[in-house]
Parts: sequence; C-alpha cells; structure tokens
Amino acid sequence: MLPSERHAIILEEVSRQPAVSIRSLTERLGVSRETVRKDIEQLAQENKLNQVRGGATSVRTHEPPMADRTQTNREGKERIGAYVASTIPDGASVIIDNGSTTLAAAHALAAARRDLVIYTNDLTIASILEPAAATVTLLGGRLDFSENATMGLDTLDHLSRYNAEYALIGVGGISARALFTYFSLEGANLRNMMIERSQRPFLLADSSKFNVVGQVAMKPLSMDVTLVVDSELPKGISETLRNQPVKVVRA
Amino acid sequence: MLPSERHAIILEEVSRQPAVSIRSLTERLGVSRETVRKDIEQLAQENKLNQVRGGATSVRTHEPPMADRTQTNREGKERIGAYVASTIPDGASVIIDNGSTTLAAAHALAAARRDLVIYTNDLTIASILEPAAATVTLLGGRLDFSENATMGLDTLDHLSRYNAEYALIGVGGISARALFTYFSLEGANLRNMMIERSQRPFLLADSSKFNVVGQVAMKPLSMDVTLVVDSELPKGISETLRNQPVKVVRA
DNA sequence: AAAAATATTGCCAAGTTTTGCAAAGTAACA
DNA sequence: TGTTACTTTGCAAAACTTGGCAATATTTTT
Repeated sequence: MLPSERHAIILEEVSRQPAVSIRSLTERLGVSRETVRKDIEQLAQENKLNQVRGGATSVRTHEPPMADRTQTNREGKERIGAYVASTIPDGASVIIDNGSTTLAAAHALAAARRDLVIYTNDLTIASILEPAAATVTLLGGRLDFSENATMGLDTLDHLSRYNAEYALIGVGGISARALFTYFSLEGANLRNMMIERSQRPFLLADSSKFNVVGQVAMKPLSMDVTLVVDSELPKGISETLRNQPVKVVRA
Repeated sequence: MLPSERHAIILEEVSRQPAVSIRSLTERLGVSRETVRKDIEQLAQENKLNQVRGGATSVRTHEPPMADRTQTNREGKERIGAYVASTIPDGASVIIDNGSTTLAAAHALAAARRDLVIYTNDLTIASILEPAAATVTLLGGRLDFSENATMGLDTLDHLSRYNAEYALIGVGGISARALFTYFSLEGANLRNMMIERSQRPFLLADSSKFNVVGQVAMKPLSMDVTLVVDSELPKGISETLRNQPVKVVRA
C-alpha cells in the first residue's frame, strides 16, 4: 500500500463520515498505528482534515442547527437509544422517522452497529448514520425546514416501496385518553405507514411525552409493536395499553 | 519484453487501480526495480500518470471531492450564479442538480429571489434555498455522502413526476471530443432527465471544466439548452457546439 | 460521587525496511 | 567497437515498525 493510496483512502473515509478512528484505519490500511497517525498529521497540515485524539474529523463545518427538543430529557433519550442499538443487529434494515428521540437512537446506532440499511426522512439522521450504514436511503418529498425532514404525499409514496426488519418511530404524545398522538396529520400518516412497512416496529417515548395529547391520533395498531420508555409509565397509560398489541420495555 | 510493452502494461494497471507499486510491477514485468522506476519516470513526463514514492498513481480517475471543487475557480462560479439568478424570475419553478457550480447558483438565487419552487437532489442546496423558496422538494434516493446528494433509480423515478420551468445543471467536463461528460453514469442519467423535465434548461460550466473529459457522456441533446460559461470557450469546443442545439452565454 | 483500576492514545526514540538516486557493470546487437 | 537497454551495487534518505512511557479516557469498584 503506497503512501499516496493511504492518503486518498483516509480522505475518502473522512469525507464520507464526520470522523474516522486511527484504530479502524490501521485495519483498513494494514499499517501500524504510528503510520496512520503520521498520515493524519500530514493531511492535517495541508488542511485536508482535522486531527483529533484517536483519529481525524472532516474539515467541513456541517453542523445542523439543533432544536431545543434535543435537550429535554436528554439522558432518557440516550438510554432509549442505547437500548434499541443493542437490540438491532449489524446488517439489519431499519426505517427511522424524524424526531429528537429517534435522533438519539441514530447516534447510538452509529456508534455501535455496522452495515445497516437505513430508510429515513430525516436529513440529520441520514448524515449521522453514515459510519454505521451500508446504504442510507433518504425518502423524497417536500422539505420541512423546521424539522429538517421531508414530508407529504411523495414521502409516503416513496416509503411504500420499501420493507424493513425494524422501524424506530417517535411519538408526539402518549396518554390514556388518546394513546399515541402526533402534532400533524402528515406526521401521523407517515408513522402509520412506517409501522406497516416493518416487521418489528419500535415506538420510542421518553418521559417528557407521558400524558401529552397531540392533535392527531395514530391509527389503531394492526400489528405487534414494542414501546420503549425510559421510566415507568403512569398507571392509567399502562392499563390502557393492556388491551393493545403493545409490549412495553423499560430501557 | 519490450519497453513499449511494459509501458502499455503499466498504464493499464494504473487505469484499473488508483495506484500501483513498483514492487508489484517488477514481478508482473519481470524486470528490475530500477527499470520500472525509469519507465514510470518517462510516463510521468508524458503526463500519462503521476509518479509517487514507491509507485505511480493514475493521473485522474475520480472527480475531486466537493470541498476542493467549491474552491476551484470560485469567482467564475459566482459570476455564473449571478447570471442565472438574474435570469430566473421570482416564483419560478427550478430543478437544480448537485455540484459546486449549481451550489454557487443556489447561493445567488437565495439572495435575490422569492417564492421559488425548487426540486433538487442536493441536501446542501435544499438547505440554502430556504429563504428564497415557497417549497423545496428533495428528491428521494440513496444518499451519496461524498456529494451530500441523493442518487440512483429512486431519484430518477421521483424526478420523473415533476416538470419545471427552469433547470440548473452542472457538467463534469466539456470537450470537443466528447462534448458534455460526467464522472458517473448515475450522475449523467440524472442530468439527462433533468433537462427533459424542464422547459428552459441551463448547463453551467466554469472554465475549470473546459477540456476535461469524464467517463460518461451525456445523451445527445433533444432540446434547446443554454450553456452558461464564465470565460471564452476554447475554439475546438465552440465549433463543435455549432452543430448542437446549444446557445452559449458568457456571464 | 469519588477513587481506583484498566484501557487507549499521543509522543518520542531507537531499529529495521524500503526507496530513490547515481554510478558502474553486463548483455545484446549492428 | 560503440550503442542501447537493462541490471547490479552502494549508500543516503525516507518511511515504517516497535517498544516505552506519560497523559488522557473509560470502566469498575468503593
């Protein structure tokens, strides 16, 4: 393996992903840790990438604006994310919707898994999952800038062509009165179809969603789903769920 | 083994792979290290390949990564962008492909226009155009991370449902020999359809694309297009264009 | 939550291998 | 014999590996 070859490969990796580790590069390139480190050092001096502890990051400033939602009950979202990442095996196909909880799950997947086949309407999630994905398919449609995700009939139509093993779906609210609810019809329709298009759908709801009622209810569940929560469900809700094909898991 | 035979083999190897080592060539050719080195030295002088320590690399197989391309001939790209922004009226519908030249055009449009209806496969362009757009439709498909754009059959299929007044389309290269070329078949197919799907297609080519030949040629033009350039076209190219339905505009 | 144990990483200094370069040597051929 | 093409040789420079150690993260234990 020629030095110039290595440099090209390193740059390619770092342009495809936000970051690469020295560890992974030593395997990929078949050279020692030090050599990789020096390669990175060189490339960093040419401003082709940023050298960071343990590896390198891409030089481009591609930092999407993070909504406030990401911060509410962050720890709970991370626990939920870690749980689903441990459940989904390498190489699985996964549908992921847009939202702050699914974003946390995407982070966990990106760190833990490989060779996933991803379908998502969320641009941020699509970018994050690069290191863990064999392919990422972005669902087309009208772009909703506040969500940084696609929406609308085109998105539904595009999704309808796929089938995946897993689906990760956030909820707008979960309550005894209306069960799973969302804040827009488009969002509810999309999530309904995502459930139908997967063999093992996971609904993700951190505690900030408990007893929240959105304007649009989800269609009655036609298949078994797993609800992943970060803390115990309020009594009323868990009792209502008994009559539903919902298995509750506490992460 | 004749020198010319060796040269042919070396060039073939280097065109098949991004790089070859002297070591591997000595085995393949059955000659000494020094002979191979001198062969490479000669070929490098003829610009048939690049000499690097330990071997040789192909003179250019891939399009340079996006980060670099945005910088090459930036001023020219900006002039082209300003021109198309002045041509396209408020409220128009526009198809835009992914690329550094179209990115510059998107910047200009974002600053100057209102209420546009945008269709694009480029995530960066989609984000940039938020202030200028009534709606942005992102074409779905497999995400190409190096381009930050969607590609593939799904993208073609999604695009096929739309019609727009304008299209802004970059080229990989423009030459007298092969006319408009791209560096991937997927990219060429997508651009072909973009032209067909618009009433007034614009091809954008800054001077860094002149006399560059990509691997894939564009389909013969079936309708009138406007080619926007930032400086005078080389003689050979402009003469070849006389027989084509191409109107050339210098921005 | 703090502290201790463990693992990872950066950096440096040998030591080894590979490579580039130049000069001398050899073989083939007219 | 002289020319050309290639090989061989020798050496210095560059590249790569190895091992050690300190700094920094991470995990486990308390």
